[in-house]
Amino acid sequence: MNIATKYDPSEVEVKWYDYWLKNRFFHSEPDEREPYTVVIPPPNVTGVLHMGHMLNNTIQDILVRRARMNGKNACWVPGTDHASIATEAKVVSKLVGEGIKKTDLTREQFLEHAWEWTRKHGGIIFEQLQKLGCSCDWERSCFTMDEARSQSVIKVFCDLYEKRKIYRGVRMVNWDPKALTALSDEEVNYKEQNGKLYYLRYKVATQSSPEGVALVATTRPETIFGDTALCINPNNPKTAWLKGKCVIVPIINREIPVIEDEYVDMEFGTGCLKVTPAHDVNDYMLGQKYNLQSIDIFNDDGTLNESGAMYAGMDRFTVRKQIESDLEAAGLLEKVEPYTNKVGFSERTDVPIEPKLSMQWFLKTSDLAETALEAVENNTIKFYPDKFKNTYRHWMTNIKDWNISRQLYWGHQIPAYYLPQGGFVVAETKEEAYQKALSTVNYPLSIEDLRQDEDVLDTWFSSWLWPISVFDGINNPNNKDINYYYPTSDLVTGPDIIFFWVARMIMSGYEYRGRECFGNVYFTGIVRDKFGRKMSKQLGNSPDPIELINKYGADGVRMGLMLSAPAGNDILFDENLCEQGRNFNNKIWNAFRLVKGWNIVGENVEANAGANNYSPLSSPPSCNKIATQWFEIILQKTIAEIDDLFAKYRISEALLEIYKLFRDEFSSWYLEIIKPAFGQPIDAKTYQITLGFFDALLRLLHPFMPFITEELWQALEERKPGESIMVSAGSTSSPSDLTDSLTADFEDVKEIISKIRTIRTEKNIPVKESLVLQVIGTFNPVYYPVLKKMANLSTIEETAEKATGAVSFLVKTAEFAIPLGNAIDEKEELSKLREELKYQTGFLNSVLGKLSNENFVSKAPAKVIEMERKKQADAESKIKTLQKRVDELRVKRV
RNA sequence: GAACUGUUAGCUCAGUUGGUUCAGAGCGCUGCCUUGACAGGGCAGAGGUCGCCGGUUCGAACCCGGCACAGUUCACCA
Repeated sequence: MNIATKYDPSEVEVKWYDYWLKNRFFHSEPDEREPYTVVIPPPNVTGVLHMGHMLNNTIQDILVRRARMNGKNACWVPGTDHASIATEAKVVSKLVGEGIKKTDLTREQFLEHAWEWTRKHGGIIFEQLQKLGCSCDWERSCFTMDEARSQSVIKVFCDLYEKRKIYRGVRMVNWDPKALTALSDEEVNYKEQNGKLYYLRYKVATQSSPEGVALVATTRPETIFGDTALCINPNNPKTAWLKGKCVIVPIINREIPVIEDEYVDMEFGTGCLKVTPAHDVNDYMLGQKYNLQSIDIFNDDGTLNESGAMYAGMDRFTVRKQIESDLEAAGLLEKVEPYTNKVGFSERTDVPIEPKLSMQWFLKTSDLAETALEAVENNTIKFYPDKFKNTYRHWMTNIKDWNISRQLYWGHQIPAYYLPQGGFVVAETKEEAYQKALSTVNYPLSIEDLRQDEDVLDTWFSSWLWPISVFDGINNPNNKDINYYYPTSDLVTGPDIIFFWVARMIMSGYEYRGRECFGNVYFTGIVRDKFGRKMSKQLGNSPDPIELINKYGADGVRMGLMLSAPAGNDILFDENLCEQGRNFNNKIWNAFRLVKGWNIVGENVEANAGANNYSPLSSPPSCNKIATQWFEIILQKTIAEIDDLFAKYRISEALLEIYKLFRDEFSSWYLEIIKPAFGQPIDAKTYQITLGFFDALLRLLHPFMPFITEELWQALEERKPGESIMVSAGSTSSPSDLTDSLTADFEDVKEIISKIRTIRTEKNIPVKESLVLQVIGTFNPVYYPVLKKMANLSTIEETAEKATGAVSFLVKTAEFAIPLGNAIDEKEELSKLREELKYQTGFLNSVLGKLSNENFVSKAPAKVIEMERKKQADAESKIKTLQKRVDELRVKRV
């Protein structure tokens, strides 16, 4: 047999992915089996794969493939998200590059560009996911702005409006002056900024006060044009003199009243707060309370408007600098201190947000949140790891209404239609809106008179319907798919979108299906570099996933990611892990080469397969019998463990278990034991059993490493066309009738072999030189052939007295010795023995200490005491043996 | 500022109901190994006062309290 010594994934991966597609193994249709449903967290339609996607989708694929092999009807729905702000920003900057301004275009023209952009860049990410091996049902691909999904969004908007859960109103919102849109609270990130605190002089308006200057501390001197009051705490003696007075706003010399409210912190700054109701949330609150005028001083793009007097048209930050020197010059600036505070930044455009009063659409969330919180609290929806329940609870109990309108073009346009003489109607289509309008107005109206709201909906207002809308369950709530696939099984996503997405899906799930949208949520960590830094373009520490796949193979990269991905912990990605993954692939590859390279005793394998005997022609038959029995047990045990780990979503641990099973138990022990001498054949029975083990191991590995496992599984035996490991039955554990004593004994066997190897290393004895092993005491002779083969022993003697000059060791309470003539260093041996003796004596003393403690004996459970007694007996026996050897050596030395 | 989570080997992490000498795994590290699957490998080995202080208990990595440090989320006073 001629197989390369190194596994080359490149051709293999393409070949099998095509094969899977051709056979439509990824496609799912409702049937009588139990469904297993996953909806992909839709990546941005024009995005490219990054390491976060790699991790997230690898986990999903592992879960989906495993469920499929376990007999479930697995359906993984892929799709993309229109990502309104991000995509619109990309299109805008692309147009800028072509010398086109967004404002020069009509809505329709802009959307044409956006669609063109989407068609050009969309779908790249799907190809990348395919390279990774993802077994998505591509025939079900969705896009949040395709027809069915758009219709769902509009329908839901209208429905919630009818239910009075959506309302329109003027509120203080987070305004993004770059994207020119309002944002929800969740889209604002607060960052610490090194700024300045300016102390401004507000002169008191009455002439009677000679030293009448109120000092006001502010971080935003440019907002003074919007000041409509000065606020003091009524209980503050330091500012009491200002009560009932008016002060003059610097530069524009407008007179504003001094008001009193306990909201003002007496300790902070000067105790005087300038109130700018149009540009600060708290000031807005004061403005409402005291009926203050609200002066908006900004244009939408963050420049000052005509209220800003001579600063009109200048950017807010330029004004801040300018006004500082102007105030200084006018003698109105008392001092400037360095100051750190937190400023809100737009998540998308990373510019400081501007609190701004504007007319927006909101979704009332309180009712929705209540049900959604309950579902997680009572574990109808389980979070892995469950620490995220706390985060979720906190948000859900403090939830505010959701601003769902965005002043953008790219997205679902709000289906509200304004009437010429005021008022509006909400309806799914313009035609419907017209009909509704006709019944409410008492003036002549044509359909052209209706003007649709210019705003679009927040992207998350479409994503929150995802688990329902991908099965068209909004438009067609009783269809076969939604009834079968909903609720979905597992959601795999990052904790960063727990509020944006997860929480809101849960809300919509209850609102529109009356039950949970998924059973389990697996939160992945953030992928960081090996130093713990976030991956970013600036740092250049974000590897290109496709390059990684080309270098290590998809299986290798998948394994590399999974080896370091405990649920919920950030993963520190290190390319070395992919190398480890690739190396493991190679290990499997070579194990396969070994097994398939053997010749089988007898010409016809099939005929021999049924034979119940391990052929004496192969190396010691009893070796093979023990090895196969032992490995069968180990395999079953590991399968059960892996089942358990998967049930707890401890996927990386499950992979590590399989890794160790294959590398240590199967390759290093099992295959080494049954391996025939060079050029010798293997008996048919052992061979068949080994192929069975290999098959089981491949099936266990398949969800993690789909490509190499398919390649080898296909080559393991003759397969029919259309067969595939991915639709074969998963390895299940079945109780073994063999007792556990075999595995326990086998661990002793390993230890004996290992100790003999250590002796070889220490005494510099070549592996090829065979040794004699003496057994003092009892050890089951059944295992002798294994010992002989693995430790290269010529003979094993059972003896009462070991040879002089033998190196001996203990395993459990049995003693073993390797006679080495005079090669042993008695002094060294003696010191080793004494060390061991000291340790055992110390141990015995601690045990005896416990046993002589009356409290322990009277209070500890009988089982524990019994165990201590056994420890005592074992230790005493060991000490006796050790003492004997020490004595022997001492006699000899004298 | 608040809440939550964490602190175990050089690194990343397991450690279930407190009970076997329970202190583990992977990686990394050290030494040895060139002809029969694999150097992308094998064999063997070294490495830890379980963050600190107290308490409960016959017994604590594990339970309780305090402290220190780190991370996450939320809030935010100009």
